[in-house]
Amino acid sequence: MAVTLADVAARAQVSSATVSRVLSGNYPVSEATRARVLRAVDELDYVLNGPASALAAATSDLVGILVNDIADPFFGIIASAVQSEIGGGQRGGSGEKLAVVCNTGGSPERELTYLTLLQRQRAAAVVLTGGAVEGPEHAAAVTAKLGRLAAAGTRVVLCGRPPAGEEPASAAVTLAFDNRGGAQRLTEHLLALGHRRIGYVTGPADRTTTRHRLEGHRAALATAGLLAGAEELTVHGSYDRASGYDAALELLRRRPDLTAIAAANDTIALGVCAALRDRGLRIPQDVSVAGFDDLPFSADAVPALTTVRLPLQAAGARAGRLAMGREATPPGGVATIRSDLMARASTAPPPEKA
Amino acid sequence: MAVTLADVAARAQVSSATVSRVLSGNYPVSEATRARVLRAVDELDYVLNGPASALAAATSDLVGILVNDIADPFFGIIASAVQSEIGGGQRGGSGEKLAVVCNTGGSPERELTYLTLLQRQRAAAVVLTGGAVEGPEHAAAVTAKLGRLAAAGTRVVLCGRPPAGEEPASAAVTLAFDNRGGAQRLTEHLLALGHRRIGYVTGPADRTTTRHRLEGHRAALATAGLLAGAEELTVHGSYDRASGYDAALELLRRRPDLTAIAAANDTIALGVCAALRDRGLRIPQDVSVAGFDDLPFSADAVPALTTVRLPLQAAGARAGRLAMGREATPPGGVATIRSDLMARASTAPPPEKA
DNA sequence: TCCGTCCCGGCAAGCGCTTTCCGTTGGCCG
DNA sequence: CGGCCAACGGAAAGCGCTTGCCGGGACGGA
Repeated sequence: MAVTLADVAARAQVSSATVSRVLSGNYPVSEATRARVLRAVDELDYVLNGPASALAAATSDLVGILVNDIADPFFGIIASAVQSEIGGGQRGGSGEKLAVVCNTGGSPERELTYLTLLQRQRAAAVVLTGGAVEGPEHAAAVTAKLGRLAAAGTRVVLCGRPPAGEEPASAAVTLAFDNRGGAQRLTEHLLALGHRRIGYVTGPADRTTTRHRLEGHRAALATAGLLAGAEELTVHGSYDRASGYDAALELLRRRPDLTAIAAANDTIALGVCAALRDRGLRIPQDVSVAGFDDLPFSADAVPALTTVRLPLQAAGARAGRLAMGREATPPGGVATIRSDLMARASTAPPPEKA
Repeated sequence: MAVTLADVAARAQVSSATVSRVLSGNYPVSEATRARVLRAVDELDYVLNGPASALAAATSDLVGILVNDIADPFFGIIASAVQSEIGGGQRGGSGEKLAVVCNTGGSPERELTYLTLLQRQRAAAVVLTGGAVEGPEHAAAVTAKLGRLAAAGTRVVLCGRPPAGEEPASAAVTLAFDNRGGAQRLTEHLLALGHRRIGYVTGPADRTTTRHRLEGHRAALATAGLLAGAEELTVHGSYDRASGYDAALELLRRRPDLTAIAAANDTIALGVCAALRDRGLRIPQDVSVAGFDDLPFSADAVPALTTVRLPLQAAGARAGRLAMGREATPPGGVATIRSDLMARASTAPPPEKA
């Protein structure tokens, strides 16, 4: 059917072994032969048969990236960075890896299914992003699966996700985001401005990311002696704008006297802003709002959103390099990616007591 | 190394052929045998070797999706819809396809490279999204490549992208977005409100999408006898917010008396809004703003953005079904996806003449 | 001049699966 | 009760590539 290695070999007057070696480049071939082979490849418009190659070599040039939601820029930025690092269609030559972006929708089942699918493809590496769903059964299943992948030679990188099962990094390399610290600094910033009644809008309670950010927030409150009542001021939803909108209204109902709302991510924060506006409240004059992640739109929202910057692009690129085995594993298998408070216009001192 | 079909066969006391048939499901196998095989699969924790399978079957279960920018929700929504349609990690059984999302960054070279990579993987289908870069050499190269893919049995679907080379659909199925009509209706809407000096901010001039939307816009202007001066009121940039911001400032410099700005997409429109605000102009009292695409954030921007809705989710799902061969090819190989004007708060009659 | 080395390239054995081609068996009809 | 058909399962031939092993030639040192 299609052109095969043998066809190229015949045309270039060499054996198929030589053609293979020219293409893979990991064996000395004289310049003359190489040129002849490459010309034949060109003339015949030959394209390597990936599956055959993967079968023989026992590894494919696929790299899987698991994300909770492709349509969310948070993951899009990471995925994009990983992709351009692992090849990105630059050369098309060998060594070029193909990114398989898998949309788990945050479901542990789909996550497992995709991991199996990637295992089936003999993926060269797998990058897991986003917080994991907590719960012993899931954690154990995922850890086991990752262990099997690693055993089969697949590199495993966790990007912005705690080590599976919270135990020492197992076979995976982990780039941990400093969610706890970032959230704590954010809340400290609000406290420093003088806020005392701070609402907190976050995502599903069973996500590690959710928990870590909440812990940071609570830690800051605890230090300020404001832990009492924190429960009432916390609303769980999902990590999207609509959820933020609803949660803000709910908070306003529970505590009409709050002066600030911190959101567990920027997208939620935008929903919160919309809700406040619809209630006729000004930001930040009446209520301060803060987000998390520092997605591109946050800087030029109106007002510019105070948030915590996570260097997603850099983290993704590093994850990509780790996946390619081009960067050394950090000591202990875990590197922490620091987060930075970005104080902007959406936070200000609370209004004077009426 | 890993568990193979033969191992499973041995354990289940059948031949490897039978195991293969049970797993692929396209051959009658008695219930008893099937159960025995499945148990063995389970006990041995067997995972099919994808490459080997693809080699023998001459097709893989990979589906490529080419997008200009993963981090852009426009593409994220389409990609996500395609993915959930082609498998989405639901069952993990057979028939489950894996989506390979490729980020071309709008570069024709990378597009070609990715197509080659997908061809190498013997992808079952390829979905190209977004506007194509115009220019004879690119168009020809892409058309040729798509032809070769189709010849090799890969299904090709163009989603929101004109048929390659603008000629009859070749081997590809096309879901064409009604960019021209949508843009025309949008501008008509502005004209109907009374606007006469309408700025237009768009993307790279060499993209089909850009051209089609611009043509629709111009058609409306022509009908109103306002074509003169349209050139001066048009600014090309890229499809992002920053570009929209700059372009709006540029427009304001050229024609401080304009009363409306139409953008070629919502993201640009947001940048335009930011620029207008920074210039102290109110939307829509001083200047009306309109976008295109109706991305999720547009409905609850402040003010809610008037735009043209493109049913991206539905289009992506349909593209996914076409890629799976689960939906019949539309007559002529081309189906047009209609667009709808969403008149919202960001457009209003122009201010009274001072 | 002869031999040891080093390069380079060929041979051929798989990699693990799919699928064609048959053989076997049991059920059913005549 | 015999023969035929349908349904099922096995044997084996590849799919196209990689790579270990080996051989031949060129070159340099002795």
